[in-house]
Amino acid sequence: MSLEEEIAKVTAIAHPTRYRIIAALSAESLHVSELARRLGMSRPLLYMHLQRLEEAGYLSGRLELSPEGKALKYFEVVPFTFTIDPAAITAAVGPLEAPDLEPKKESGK
Amino acid sequence: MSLEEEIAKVTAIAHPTRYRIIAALSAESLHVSELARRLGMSRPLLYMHLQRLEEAGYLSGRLELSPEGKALKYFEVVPFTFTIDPAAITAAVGPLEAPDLEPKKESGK
DNA sequence: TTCACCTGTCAGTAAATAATTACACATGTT
DNA sequence: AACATGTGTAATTATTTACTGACAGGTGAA
Repeated sequence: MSLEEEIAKVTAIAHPTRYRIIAALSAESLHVSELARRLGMSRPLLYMHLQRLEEAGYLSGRLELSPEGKALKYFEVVPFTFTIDPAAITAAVGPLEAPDLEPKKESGK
Repeated sequence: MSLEEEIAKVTAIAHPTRYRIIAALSAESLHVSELARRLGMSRPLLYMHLQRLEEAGYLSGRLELSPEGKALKYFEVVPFTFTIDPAAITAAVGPLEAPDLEPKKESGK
């Protein structure tokens, strides 16, 4: 996994609202209007966060018809787990390019 | 650990530059000017990132005198590790406040 | 038809973050 | 003294991210 992907993955989850979304959907799958109600936030805003989470692969959304024929968009958590520590970060960053260490005179180092 | 703290911890690390900083300092402790040179960035900017990382507890900085009497600020990585998964997130979020689910008429649900 | 639900998007604003530039000041060397 | 190297911060701008409000539909029931 590239550094960019790794960062995208971490930044996608690093937000209080998105933490609450994951927590709520971990307990039960819900459709967006219901979820918006429970979290006390506007749908457009929820959408933004849901999209961010879905793009990052944390959530999966599907449109399904209720018995009454109404379309409801349900989201559910896609199981995931990852660990962050110096080793994982070093691996994600990869070998840092050699920085041409020319002696540039004889610096005070 | 509270939700706010948890988020602060994750957001503090979720940045490409900060990933590179952690990776570089994992290999060896360096002072900020040297680190700025290696990462190819300005010192003020590096400072900002270093402060963010230090506040979050990922780094530890100490001012030490070089043999020539110059003050050098060295930073080193403070070992850490944490896992992110639905369970950890649910735990961080804590019990979501009950949302007063009154029947509000007899909705189409 | 009107009401109460729902999905989905767009335009615009507000706020948080990142990044740059320019300083002040200290030490050792030439 | 002038120069190279270092720490540290303040002020400003740029960029990204989060958020709000207003739409345009669609379905079923009163």
